[in-house]
Amino acid sequence: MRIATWNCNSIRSRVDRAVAFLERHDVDVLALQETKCRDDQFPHLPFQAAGYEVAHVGHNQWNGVAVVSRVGIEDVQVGFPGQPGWGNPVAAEARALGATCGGVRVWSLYVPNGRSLEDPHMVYKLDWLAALREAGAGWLGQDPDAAIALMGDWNVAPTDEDVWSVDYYEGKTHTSAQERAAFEGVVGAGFADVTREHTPGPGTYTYWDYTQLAFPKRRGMRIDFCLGSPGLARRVEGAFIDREERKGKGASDHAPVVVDLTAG
DNA sequence: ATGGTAGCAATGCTA
Repeated sequence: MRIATWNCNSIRSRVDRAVAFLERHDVDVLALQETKCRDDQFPHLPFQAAGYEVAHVGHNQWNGVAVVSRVGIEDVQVGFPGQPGWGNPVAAEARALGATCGGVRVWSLYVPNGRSLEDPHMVYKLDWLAALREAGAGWLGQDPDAAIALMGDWNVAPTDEDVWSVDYYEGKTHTSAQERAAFEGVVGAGFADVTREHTPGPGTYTYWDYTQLAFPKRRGMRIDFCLGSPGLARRVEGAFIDREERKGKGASDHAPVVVDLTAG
């Protein structure tokens, strides 16, 4: 089974790219972030026509996550236990959706952007990751062999080699010690980064800013990951980042990350 | 020199 994650930066403006990506790489399950639409606005038809069904949650024009699958969608859950709200709580809920697809529990996660190290959103981001760590530990406590994929835009670059310039990000979000500790907290709960060994760095990124010609200058960040439970990680036989998807007119600022699993 | 681009929605906010 082939699973993938992609921050599409608006699914309505990129649905053709999304379907083409699924077909180009024969993807079974895709976790989407930043769909930037409400549930009633989600473009289901192009996915249905390609043989996929969709579970989506979105309450405003900024957040919104989805799981797209051609191997079934069961037990859809919006949000995880303890997930903190921010302002309008339904807006915060639109950052996480879990669904069981072909026996694998796939979470599409959009970790909050901290905005700046001093911003209250930074506290929210750290609290959000701490709650995810606790929820994940709980799931593994219930079933240590569960195949769980925590896929999405983590808005954290876990190591220095995950940014094009350590100096550039000094004093900014994504690389701070607190954010890296929060990310490692989820890893410590039993969820390993299953992509890195198949996509070694440095210089291997999943996001490039739209401005300043960041992509052609190869000024990016690795912030999109699949963190797998032990039961998921032992099934991983490969992974790649689809840099081609970042190219051309109408690209998202993120590239998809694809993970191949052996049969369960 | 706090720029630049993109999307949604509305003349600003978010990333």
